[in-house]
Amino acid sequence: MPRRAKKLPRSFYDRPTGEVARDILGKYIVYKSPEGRLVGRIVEVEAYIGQDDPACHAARGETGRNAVMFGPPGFSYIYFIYGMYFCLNFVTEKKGFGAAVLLRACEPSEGLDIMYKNSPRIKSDVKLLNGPGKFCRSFGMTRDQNALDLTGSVLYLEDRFEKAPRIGRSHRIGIRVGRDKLWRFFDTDSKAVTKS
DNA sequence: GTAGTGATTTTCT
DNA sequence: GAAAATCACTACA
Repeated sequence: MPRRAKKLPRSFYDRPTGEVARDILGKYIVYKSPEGRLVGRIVEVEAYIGQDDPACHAARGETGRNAVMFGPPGFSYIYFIYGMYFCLNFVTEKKGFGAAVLLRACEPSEGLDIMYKNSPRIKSDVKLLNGPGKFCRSFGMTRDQNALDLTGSVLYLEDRFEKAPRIGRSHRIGIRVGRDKLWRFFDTDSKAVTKS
């Protein structure tokens, strides 16, 4: 069996957040859920970087919610938003610096039956994971998956050594401050990228 | 096909 | 008490 996939090490996350966000595109997220193995190819992310970024949850210092962002790199940060949805982030940069990459969209790869079960109203593959709230719902992720070690065996990212995607960038979505920053990155050839 | 709006609760001020 | 890193439904073209 040739080398087909490698789990990304902690050093991948221990870099400037903008670089991590760009390099994450085209990688695969693997989650061994209680229901079974779920895999998606990452096609859209956003960077939230430290105290100088007004849109970042870490902008106003450490709180109970965002404590994981200030911890060491390579951990999951999941928060609850709009009374109904969860969003998954990957913590970046060294301990004490509050930054993370928000996962916005993926193309489903494995475990489609479980995703459809978690999102009963979705009718096509591409719509299962095209949005941060939809991704967490289809993957069955909640607060319980917060602060998981991404170098462990439950949740991690995988490099399958595919050709790097064409990368586009734009302002971030859904925020009211910090829209001047072009910190949203996406695969320009993917149909699963969110609109607008 | 697009545009407008309600749902629902945690979190911090 | 207000806002929030969203989504899906409804109305209309």
